[in-house]
Amino acid sequence: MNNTTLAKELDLNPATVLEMVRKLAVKKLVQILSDKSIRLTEKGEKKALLIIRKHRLWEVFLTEKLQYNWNEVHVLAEQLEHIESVDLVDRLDAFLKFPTVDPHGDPIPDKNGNLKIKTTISLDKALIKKNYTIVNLADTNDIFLQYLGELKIKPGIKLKLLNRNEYDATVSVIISKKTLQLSNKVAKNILLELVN
Amino acid sequence: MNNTTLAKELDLNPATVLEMVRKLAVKKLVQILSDKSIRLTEKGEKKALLIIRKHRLWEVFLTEKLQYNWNEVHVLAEQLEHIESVDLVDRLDAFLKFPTVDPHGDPIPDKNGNLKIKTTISLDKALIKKNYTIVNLADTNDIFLQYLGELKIKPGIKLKLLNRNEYDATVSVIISKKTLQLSNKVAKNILLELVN
DNA sequence: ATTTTTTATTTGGTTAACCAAATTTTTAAA
DNA sequence: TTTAAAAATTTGGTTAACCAAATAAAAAAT
Ligand SMILES: [Mn+2]
Ligand SMILES: [Mn+2]
Ligand SMILES: [Mn+2]
Ligand SMILES: [Mn+2]
Repeated sequence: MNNTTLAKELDLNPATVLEMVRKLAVKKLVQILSDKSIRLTEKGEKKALLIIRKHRLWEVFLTEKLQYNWNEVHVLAEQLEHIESVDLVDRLDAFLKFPTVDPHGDPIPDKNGNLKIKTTISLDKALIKKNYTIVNLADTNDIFLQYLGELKIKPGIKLKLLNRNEYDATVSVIISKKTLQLSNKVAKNILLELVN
Repeated sequence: MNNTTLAKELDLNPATVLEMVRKLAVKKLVQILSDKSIRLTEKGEKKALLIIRKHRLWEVFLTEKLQYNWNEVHVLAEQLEHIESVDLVDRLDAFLKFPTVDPHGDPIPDKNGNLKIKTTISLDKALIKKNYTIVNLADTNDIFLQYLGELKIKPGIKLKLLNRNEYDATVSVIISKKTLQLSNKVAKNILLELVN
């Protein structure tokens, strides 16, 4: 990761990012390599994973317990992830019965920061006539998620890929007996796992 | 409320407090009266009550759902109360089945900021031989709460006042068949309601 | 009515997180 | 290799929240 991209991603001035990165380097959370690219240190990674853990557990809480739609939880979790207390997140984890993935199918790091990433294929590259389980969604965009929500597409749902249009790569899939068409853009963001 | 007391309470420099109060006045959240004392405006009160509502609901959540001891929840709630979202707190409220008091017996303002305050007597002023229900605790001090926790004293519990020592105002009470002695300092912080 | 004490306010600073506009360095093209 | 483009860095500022010390005003005591 380099400075400018980071700055763009964070929507901050590169000068600001540089300043912050240097502070993080002093705290040994990031390392500035000889080619000026930025890496998380072990310590930084631990801290980042804890935040991801909190974020995703809160997302589970919000959907499962407070009945939020999965497309609404991200923004709220962005606030909740900054609540300081390791104990709290562990208790939340227990309360939620130790979920392994968040509502979008993203894996939840455990207490020690271990996270098991499944290898997936995106729907736009899946094989015709095969059965898949949706495991994850690659975009957090609210409109995208709402659209999928309306079609009842979410992690855990099974689907069969019927065919892929040669002209625009639109895919036809069967989901719970119904056939539907999905654009290439959508297909790219639906990540699948082959059914045994 | 005057400036210096506020500053002491917040553990801030009076200059800082003055500056902040003026900013709040611009936002019409407080009013600086002619005698320089500070008042919340209607608007400010609303905002404050919402924060109290959030604080107390999170306290309930932490004790009821995450099994926290009631003496541990205050600090955590102090963070959680700043999560921005009216909707979230209303859902939390529903999830918790609309509790009317927090774990310390403090009333929880409803959606519209209404809160019903019970009139109570503190144990140090209660009448001998009468039966009371504990409704509230007047101190948030962790050691105090932990001490009461060990004695199984908490809101909802019934007690009978046996007598009050004339010399040091220590009280003897019966709580679930057992007699115990409580110092005047403790008694002052236990708020009661007469049983019918 | 003075004097003393307390409280409020002003003034001059600091630090953290930002930014815009140079300037320098690096990388990619020609 | 030069030159052009992109990325990194420096420099000089801003704003929000703070504080300490000085001064002014108000309240309390004498
Ligand atoms: Mn998210
Ligand atoms: Mn997610
Ligand atoms: Mn509290
Ligand atoms: Mn409380």
